[in-house]
Amino acid sequence: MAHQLTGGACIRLNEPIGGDDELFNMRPTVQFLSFKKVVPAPGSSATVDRYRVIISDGEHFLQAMLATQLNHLVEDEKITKHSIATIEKFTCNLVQDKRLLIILSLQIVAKDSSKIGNPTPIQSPSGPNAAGALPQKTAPAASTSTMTARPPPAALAQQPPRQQTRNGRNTVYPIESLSPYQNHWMIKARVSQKSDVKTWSNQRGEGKLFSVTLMDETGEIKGTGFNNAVDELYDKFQEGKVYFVSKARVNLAKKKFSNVQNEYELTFERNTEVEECHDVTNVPTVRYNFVDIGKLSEITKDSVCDVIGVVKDVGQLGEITSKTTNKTVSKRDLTLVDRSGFSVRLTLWGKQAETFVAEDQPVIAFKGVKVGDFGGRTLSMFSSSTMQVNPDIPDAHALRGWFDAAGVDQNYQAQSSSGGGGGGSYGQFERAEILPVNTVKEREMGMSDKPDFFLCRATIMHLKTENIAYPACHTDGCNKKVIEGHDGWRCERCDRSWEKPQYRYIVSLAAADYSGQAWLQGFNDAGQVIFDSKSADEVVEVKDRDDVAFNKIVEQAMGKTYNFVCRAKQETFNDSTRIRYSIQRILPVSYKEEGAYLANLLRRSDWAR
DNA sequence: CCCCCCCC
Repeated sequence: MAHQLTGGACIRLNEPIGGDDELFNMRPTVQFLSFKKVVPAPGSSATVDRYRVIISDGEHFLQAMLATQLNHLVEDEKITKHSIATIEKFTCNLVQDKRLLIILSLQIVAKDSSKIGNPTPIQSPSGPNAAGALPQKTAPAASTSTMTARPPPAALAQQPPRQQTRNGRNTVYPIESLSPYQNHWMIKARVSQKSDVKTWSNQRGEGKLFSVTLMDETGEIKGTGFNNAVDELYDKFQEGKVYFVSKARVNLAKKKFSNVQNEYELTFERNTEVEECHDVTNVPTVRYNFVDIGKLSEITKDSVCDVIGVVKDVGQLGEITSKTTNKTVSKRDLTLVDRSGFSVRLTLWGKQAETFVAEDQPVIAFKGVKVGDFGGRTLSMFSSSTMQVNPDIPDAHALRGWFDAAGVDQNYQAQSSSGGGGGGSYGQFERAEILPVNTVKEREMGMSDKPDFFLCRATIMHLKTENIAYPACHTDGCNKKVIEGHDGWRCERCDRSWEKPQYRYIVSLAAADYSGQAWLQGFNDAGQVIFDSKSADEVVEVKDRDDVAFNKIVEQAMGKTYNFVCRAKQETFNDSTRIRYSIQRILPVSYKEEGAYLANLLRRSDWAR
């Protein structure tokens, strides 16, 4: 029944932010066309699900969000597809240049109905930029009001700015309300993180920069200063202190390069004002959303999370050379434990690695660390991650008490390698989760541009015997294939020839477990294990000389079960792309270690219940 | 205007 719906409601609701008060006073009756649950990204500061809905006025439809206090209406099926309701209160936010309607309260008119009319999408996109594209009568003065100092409706409805003043005039805006379409704002925020000054030099020029993460009750935002702004502001900003910040430019955040939870970011400019604020009420210190170390396996690789743990071990300072930039970087691995009975390796980089002082097993809270999946789960600091040693927070005190009383003598199940080369023959993969072969495939490991590592336990079902080895250079670590020529076997890389090649294994084997089978590629180390410590030279010699003896060697390799540490990576040759599983390590199953591992699992605190 | 976040 079309007359139940408020005609033209969607067009009006889609008007630019800053529209007249009349707009916010309207109580349109609309029909819900769909509901979609939006689950917060792992590591995001959001912790509750939200519902994205599509509403219709019978002529047009429009996307909106339900405020979380209305979630129960969907979950209890008080509103369903085609329900009709009157929106009693709403607000809107700007998200990436788009306007997002948020329904704050509604009155259900009819729970069950059928679809009314044949609504179409609203045509012109309506960021404030697009205001001119809207019919004049629907957007009176809207484009100018967005440029005034007036807080946006979102801030009015959800976060009324406290009428705190500075110099008797400025209103404090919540970080949440900042957008590029607004000039005269001022935020009051704590610096939760300040970077070092970095310099760059590329085709476009060179310069220096620094960045901070600013935080208030409503959210966080990254701010960056270049060149002059470094001189002006770098020393002024102190980690942990609170500042009024205004007149910085607001840009769309390039999310790819930042893990700060905000669609926008700030650039500090010549006239940017920064003034320390000594009234720090209502400006939170670092907000943590800790994940148990034992739950890290549930967190997606490459996401960002907060972790608190006792530093059980501090690794040596090491150095790596980045494959992409060729630069050397210092690193140091810490082993963290918590009450979940698990441990995890966390890597510090650069200055943080160098200056880390190995105190007496402190509790450290980490914010915004990256989750990796090398041999299970690992953690790694970003430049924007922060750590607090022995923070004065309840979680830390509880951990300290537990660890000193009980945790210190406990065994931990590793989410990842310990970094310092662990004891058993499983080495650093000692306690990584053993994945069924099918799970490796189902998880599409190796499908991204970066390799994935996994551990599986499988039995050799088949071995390709045609090319079991290749003639290689003798030079230690060269391993390059050599070609027979007039002066012997020549290595292009080493620019020298050998009288005889040194054969190295390249084994292609099918390994199976209860779940399925996969073809794995192994190199010399794997071949030596599979062929009972025989060198490739020996086996090639037998193969050339005595078929029966060679078949016997192959026979004895079959049906044996190993733990395979594998690397999955997509490779393309001849226009076809497939995932290659290469064996990084092959380990005979140690029943003694397996027994100890299982006993340890049983001792885990959360299994004892 | 940076933008790398690394290695086994």
